[in-house]
Amino acid sequence: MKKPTDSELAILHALWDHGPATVAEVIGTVGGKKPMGYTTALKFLQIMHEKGLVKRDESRRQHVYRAALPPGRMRKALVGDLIDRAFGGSAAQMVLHALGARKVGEAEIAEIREMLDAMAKGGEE
Amino acid sequence: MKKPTDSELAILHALWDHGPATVAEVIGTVGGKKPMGYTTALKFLQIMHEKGLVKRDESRRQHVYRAALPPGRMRKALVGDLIDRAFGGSAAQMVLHALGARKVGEAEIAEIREMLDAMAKGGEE
DNA sequence: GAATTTCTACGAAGAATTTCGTTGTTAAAT
DNA sequence: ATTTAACAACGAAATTCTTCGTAGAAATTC
Repeated sequence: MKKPTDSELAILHALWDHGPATVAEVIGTVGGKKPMGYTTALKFLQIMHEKGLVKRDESRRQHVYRAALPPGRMRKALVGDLIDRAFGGSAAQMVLHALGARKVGEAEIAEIREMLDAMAKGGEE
Repeated sequence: MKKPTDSELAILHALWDHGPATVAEVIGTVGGKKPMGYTTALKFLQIMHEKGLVKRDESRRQHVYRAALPPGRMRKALVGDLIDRAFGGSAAQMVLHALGARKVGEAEIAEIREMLDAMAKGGEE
């Protein structure tokens, strides 16, 4: 699975948030300072379709695009990639840096603790 | 601060691991299937020097390169970037995915717990 | 049904990335 | 001192990424 470029990831994000979408809907959903031009967005979606990053429904004239992978799988792949490229393969190092890089609420801290508990239990054998 | 490309990050990794290094030393340290050609590595280092990603000592004929940023700062920037681009700004979501993406040892789990404890204490006010 | 609008497809231009050959210069070896 | 080896600098080719203009087809409007 080829890694999406930054622009492609922005579009995937829009598709995850919005669900299956036409070109115009993608443009409306995707963030960014300048709104993305129509043909630019279309071209990205065509390229991503070639790469297998999105699928599309051509039954209507307005093609409807959707992400080929659910966000969880793509995100895990992206995190794993960065762990290998920037953290020498250590997920723990990445986690420590992530916790320092952005604020995390109490509820989320609790959620992470639960995950750690589950891992500690399941990981022994 | 401009984000390094994948190749540039590989070279930064080599510099962090090895410390200040000549072109030949970088080639010897950097991973990858094919060993990187000499002029290729040199060109990368020159470009990275222009971008400010590395500094170099030209007092000797063999220029000695070193990473401009310590690994911690660059890594935090890269993690923050991915949090924004792929996780809608949620560090907690990235952490949960990171823990699922690679194995984490018990000692490291304990280390993460300590970090969470410290954050929970310091974060209340 | 002709004109206008709304799409997709195609192509191309500019920028960035990656790789390597060549050139010229400095240092080392004979 | 002349030759050889090591090195930085430069340029260029191949590739990918990003953006947009134009053309043609399908639908809608008048």
